[in-house]
Amino acid sequence: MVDVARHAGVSHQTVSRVLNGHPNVSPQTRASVLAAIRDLGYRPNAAARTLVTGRTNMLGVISFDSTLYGPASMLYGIQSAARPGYSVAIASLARFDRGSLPEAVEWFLGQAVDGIIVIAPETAAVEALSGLTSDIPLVAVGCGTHAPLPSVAIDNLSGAAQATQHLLDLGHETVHHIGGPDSWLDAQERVEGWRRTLRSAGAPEPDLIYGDWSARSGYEIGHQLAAMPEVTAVLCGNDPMALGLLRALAERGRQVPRDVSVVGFDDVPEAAFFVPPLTTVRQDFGELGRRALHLLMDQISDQRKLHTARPIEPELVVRASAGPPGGRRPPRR
Amino acid sequence: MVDVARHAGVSHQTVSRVLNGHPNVSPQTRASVLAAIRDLGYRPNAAARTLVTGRTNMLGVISFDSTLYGPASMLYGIQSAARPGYSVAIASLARFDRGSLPEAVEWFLGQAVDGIIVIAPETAAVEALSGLTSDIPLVAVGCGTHAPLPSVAIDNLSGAAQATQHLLDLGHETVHHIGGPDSWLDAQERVEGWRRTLRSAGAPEPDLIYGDWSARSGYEIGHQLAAMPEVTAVLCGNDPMALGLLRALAERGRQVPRDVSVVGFDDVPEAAFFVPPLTTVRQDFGELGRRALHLLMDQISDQRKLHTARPIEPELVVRASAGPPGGRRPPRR
DNA sequence: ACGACGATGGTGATCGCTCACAATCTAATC
DNA sequence: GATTAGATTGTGAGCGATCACCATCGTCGT
Repeated sequence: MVDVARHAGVSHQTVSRVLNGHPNVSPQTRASVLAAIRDLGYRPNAAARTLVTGRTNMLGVISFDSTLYGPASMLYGIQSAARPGYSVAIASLARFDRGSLPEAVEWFLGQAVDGIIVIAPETAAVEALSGLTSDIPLVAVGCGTHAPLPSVAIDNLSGAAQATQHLLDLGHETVHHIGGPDSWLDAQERVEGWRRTLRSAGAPEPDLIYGDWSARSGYEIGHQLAAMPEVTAVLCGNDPMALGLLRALAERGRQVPRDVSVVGFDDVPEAAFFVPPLTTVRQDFGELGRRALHLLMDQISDQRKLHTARPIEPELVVRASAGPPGGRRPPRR
Repeated sequence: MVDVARHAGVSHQTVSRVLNGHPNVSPQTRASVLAAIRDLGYRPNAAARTLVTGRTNMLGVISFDSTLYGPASMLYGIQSAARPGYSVAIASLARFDRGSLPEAVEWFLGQAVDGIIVIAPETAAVEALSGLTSDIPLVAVGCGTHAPLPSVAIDNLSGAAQATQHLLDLGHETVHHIGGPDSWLDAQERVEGWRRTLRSAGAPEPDLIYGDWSARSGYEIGHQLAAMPEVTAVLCGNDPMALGLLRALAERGRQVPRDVSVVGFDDVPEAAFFVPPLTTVRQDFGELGRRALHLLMDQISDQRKLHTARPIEPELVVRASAGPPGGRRPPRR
């Protein structure tokens, strides 16, 4: 920096002022400093700045399984929104166990990040999180709507309700549901949205079946469901499970949507090309990530603000995998 | 740090030695320092250390579309292998254009990362990269086997050859290929592997068809192929395109594998649940990421080493989507 | 014409750590 | 018992930026 200062004929402090956009620098001074910076290929040393300001301009994102479509999209949303001012470091946890989350938080604390976003969909994660006495801003995302810490969420209740209502409107007597693991808040909320809709429509409530988000679990459960003639409509907790279900039904000779209607959740890019194309609930994960980032920024700039953003409204995407029972035309309403 | 030193009754330098695991510290001194660190909840300041050592212990990963299964898995592999000593910052580029890659590199240079891994599958990216006069270690991954810079790659030639040979062995006269965009090195290599295998088997070489990796493109191309009765076997450049193809064939009433055999590339987790289950070429992306990291570490510790690791061998996973032409039993060989 | 004030730029301390070097102490050598 | 090597610890400088504070200079109001 002193080299630049010398080259421009000013003091190091003036260079600093130019770098930080301070107001009281005359245009010609600023220009000559800028020229010197360019000539010398000078790049400010982030570490030195951090040392004195105490801010690293670095964010930590803790994710659970960044290979999944949802987390990956959120990560993208977060990172692209953060770029102009912050770099984003990631810690991807393979499996969620008791200790790994605090460990990851600890790691980021050691890196002195300015804030942390946790993509933590499991109940256990939220518990671990709220037990943490962390002194830095922290935002959770995708962990249900009622987390005890600042969070951004998708309105799973509404999404599940839309999907269930859609199937009921098509004339199905009731709707079965393959839910995600009970330890996931998102899964719980989807179950709740499904159940409430059935109840308020006066439809019978079938037993809930638990999958594990994987296509395999959807496939295995699908074989059971295929054997039950009373099953005419199934809401799946996510799209991969719906894919597994579709295949199981196809293997058992039950046609979709004539014999059984299927609705998924997430709208992964491939959902439109399942056989048949999957009616599903679209979630804007990118937007979710962006909102999480903004919430975190609010936290960083003003410690008192602790509000949780309004949940994002998902949207039902109607394709061919759901239709009236028995292939009839939909009933007039 | 001075607080810790005082608390332990030693000098700041001794604390530093304990922190860095220097040998010449007596066990009891070390213990008392450690105790002081614990009592005071002391955490070393990474910025200060960086300032004096010049190393940030931070790596940058530039990725192209981290939503895709491949990049996401690699990212996971890199990050989990790096964790004990390095944190991983990411820059995910939405689209690949001329300027965004150098810009991302520049950003990381500003963050003073110790090294950069580029998940850059496009020819243009590799060109932009080799034009860069970067003074820090840089490794490319997934950009073909012959990049002009240190890189780790998958043996696409072998993968495509395995898949093509498999189809020929089943008795197909020839194999059609839906390739990825020509601007992708991986796509080019797969085409090459396919072509060579056909040639050495003396099979006719159909025109190459270009997709764009998306299920949609596979679907659209599928409709064209379905109209051509001579098409009995298709190798797809990746799994989503195979998915689209499967649906198009189903819509046209061409059965898989009886009428047409389909083979994919990647083995995404859902591939086993396509209808029918997809025969595909498995790639170990996680391992790829890990190797990229190790290569980068070699670069960081020893500037001279510039070798490129041996490509990773992919593996054909045989499922139901490919069979003998016309549903016949496979010919004796 | 004088002092106050805002705009502009400079000086030195400081952030928390590691490095080079010096100092001390212990134990082994001749 | 003096000498020396090796182990252990301490001292002070410096990494490259920002911050608080001070010095100058022109401009303006009274």
